[in-house]
Amino acid sequence: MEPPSAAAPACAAPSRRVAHLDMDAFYASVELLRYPELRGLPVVIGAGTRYQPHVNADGSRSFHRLRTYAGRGVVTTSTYEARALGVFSAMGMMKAAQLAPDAVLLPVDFAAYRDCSRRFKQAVAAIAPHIEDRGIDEIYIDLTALPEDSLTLARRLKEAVKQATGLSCSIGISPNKLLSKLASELDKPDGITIIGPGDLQRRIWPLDVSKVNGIGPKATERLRALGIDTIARLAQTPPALLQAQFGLSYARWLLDVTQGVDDRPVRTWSVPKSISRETTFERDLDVRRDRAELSTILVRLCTQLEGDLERKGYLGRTVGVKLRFDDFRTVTRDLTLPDAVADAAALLRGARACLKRIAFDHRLRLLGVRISALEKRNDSTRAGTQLSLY
DNA sequence: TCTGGGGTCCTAGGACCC
DNA sequence: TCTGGGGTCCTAGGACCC
Repeated sequence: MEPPSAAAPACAAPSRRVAHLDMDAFYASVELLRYPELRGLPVVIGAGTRYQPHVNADGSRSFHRLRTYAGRGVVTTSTYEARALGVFSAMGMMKAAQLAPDAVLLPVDFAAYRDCSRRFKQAVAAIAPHIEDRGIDEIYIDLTALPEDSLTLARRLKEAVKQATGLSCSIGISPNKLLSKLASELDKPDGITIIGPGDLQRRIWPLDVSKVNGIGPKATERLRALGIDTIARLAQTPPALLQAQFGLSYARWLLDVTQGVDDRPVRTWSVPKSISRETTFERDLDVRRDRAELSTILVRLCTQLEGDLERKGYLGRTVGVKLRFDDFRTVTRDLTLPDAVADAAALLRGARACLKRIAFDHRLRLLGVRISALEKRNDSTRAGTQLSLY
């Protein structure tokens, strides 16, 4: 096997212009629109509805403090003031409560965020319709076909988003998704960063490898162990070493990253591959002692999944379960059926058959049910699933 | 008191068929 | 009887992302 060679100069690939638009501290910003009195305070979002603010007799509001939280949740978002105290997304709420006990605690309100998400995407689509949805708070936009220069477009897009939602966003523009995603982070919040052909070494190479979309905690740790911390260091690493450590295809991709090469198109549509429901219990459950409770939970998950399939207009042939033991070990089992199903009873039968193949040697903290190998329902009375954009 | 929920993609091995 | 490839499907786990 040949070691990968440093990325060859693009062979006359047509030049593109791609934007990455990222809403600033999205959930937190939506909440601050609702509760302007919280502006400037550390606010943490990520609890259940029982932490709803209380409206006093005089119309003022009382908020829960992070120190009063009890449970197994994680931080969904925090304001920049809370981040300054060390509280970031995905941190356990109990740990966050130790770092910032006086921070304001708010429950997650996905309906509100989805509504705001729809509005900002619509506003962008009115200017630049070639959009790839990357979740509730970010999108890629292919600007190649538009006549205006990048800075003008970025300003128009930010203004449109502001008009539609009252919120700010950050935009990165470059020839591809890889660089634009990195660029949108460079001047956050409320920034515009345009990366041109000469900017790679100056703007991108100094960044930590962990900033790259696709280099997660594991790869970052392995790179760091090799003394590779920045993208510049990665660029200086012999390709043969990367291949020996990470395999040919990942090594090739890492080299492309260092050269700012990324040919992935901006995809305006996608078909779902799987739909799932899972839940982490408030306390760890024992398969024998808590059998009734586990059964109730399994039935509920299957019923929810049936509803999801119904709403989205799909059936699926492969039913799977996922569970997590108290030591955080995760196990999955799959079962492919002869025919696609969508009803809770069939999901439940499949899930139970999967569960029979698992050795339960620990208590459980999570149970999930998943359906994949999806097929569109052909019954035409169902509204088809549209892009989540609209 | 560590560590949510909903996804995608990749790898790798075994079964099975030609 | 032994020895092959190639291709597809299924399953399990893991990394990663928002």
